[in-house]
Amino acid sequence: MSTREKLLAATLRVVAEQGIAKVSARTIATEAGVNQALVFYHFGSVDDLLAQACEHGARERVEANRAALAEVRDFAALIAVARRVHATEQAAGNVALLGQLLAGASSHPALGPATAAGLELWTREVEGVLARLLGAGPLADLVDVPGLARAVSAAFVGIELYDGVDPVGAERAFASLEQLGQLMGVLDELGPIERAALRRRVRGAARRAVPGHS
Amino acid sequence: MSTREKLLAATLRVVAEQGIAKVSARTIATEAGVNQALVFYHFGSVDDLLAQACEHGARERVEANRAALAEVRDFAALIAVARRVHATEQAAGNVALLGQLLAGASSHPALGPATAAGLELWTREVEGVLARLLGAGPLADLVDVPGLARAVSAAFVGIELYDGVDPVGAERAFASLEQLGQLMGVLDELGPIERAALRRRVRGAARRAVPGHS
DNA sequence: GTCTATAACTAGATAGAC
DNA sequence: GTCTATCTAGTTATAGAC
Repeated sequence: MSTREKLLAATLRVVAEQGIAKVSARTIATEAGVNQALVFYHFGSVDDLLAQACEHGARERVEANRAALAEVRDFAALIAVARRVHATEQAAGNVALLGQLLAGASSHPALGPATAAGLELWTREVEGVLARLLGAGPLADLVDVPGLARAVSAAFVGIELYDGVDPVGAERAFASLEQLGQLMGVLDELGPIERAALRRRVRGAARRAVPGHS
Repeated sequence: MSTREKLLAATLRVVAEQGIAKVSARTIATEAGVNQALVFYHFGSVDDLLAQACEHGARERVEANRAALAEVRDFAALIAVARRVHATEQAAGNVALLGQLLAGASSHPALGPATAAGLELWTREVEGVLARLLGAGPLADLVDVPGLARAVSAAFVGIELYDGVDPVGAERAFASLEQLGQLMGVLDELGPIERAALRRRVRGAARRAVPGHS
């Protein structure tokens, strides 16, 4: 394992275990077991190391979970995968990492684009799953799938951060989403008549709502 | 305005505008226009000031938005309020603040409970609204309202953080939630026969799902 | 309550030996 | 590529004058 790789991996561990505030060239180098000056030799600055570690980590974790997401066939399964990702990735700290970087982006400008790119990797996966789940059902043209995928990804990160300060509350939040997922699943299995009725009602509601949402 | 109050207000401004990483006794004191040593005289430590500012800020913002939430009568209105909170509070940086503190909690242990308490204030408001919206409808006993309120609050914070690195994506996420809210609204206005059918199907789906969700 | 001064530390980053 | 040594600047926190 090269020094470069050691530093990238150590960065992810430090952020996940100790938070963005504890990140420094020294803490990372110590965690990696290398000299502090090598951070600057290999990456130029701590911010650049953070940015590269973020993209590197997100890519790796998305690939590790791609197979599981590919097997999702209904909403209950989607929430089940979310729970598993919550359990395994949280242990590895990879989602909280995105939260840390999302928060850190306001003070380290270089982090913004890298974090957005990292989250985008997750979003694309979620988008694929949602498109598959909704594509055939009656909800397909009632929801903007790419938008929903973004909402789901960002929301997941938020709940992951919440888990850091209130694990019991986060667990309960997840459980309620499981119920909601089942509800969506039922909606998605409606027959053609109910389907048409639902569509009419939603369109009516949309017309009654503030157009262009002000 | 007392020095104490000036410091509390300045803390919120610094976190909101520059992020948790830029927070220090000096930056806060400068923002407040007071001497740096007064942070320690009045609050003992920077962490304690952060914790108190968090609870203080959350309380204030929740109260400022309570009236708007009290008027919510359907899901479309709820999302509309969320959007308004998104717009006004984001400008003031009060929700991103919670995100910053959620992230900061992993390195500043004193911040965890304070942040959880701050988010809890929002959660209770959301819970009240959800209970009112769902209470009469068919979804009432199909969803755990307190759990859903936690999910909604945490998700909102996540999207708010996301907005910091990708405003266009965040806007799109919000728009898709608006569609979802209308869908929920329609579901909630079902007649008694459809209502019973829906309930049967969800119960059936719940039985087929992994019990205890492993 | 507010100020100055300062101690004790940690940060990012670089120069230069090897 | 890797190391030591070092500079500069910023950090928390306290002591003591006012």
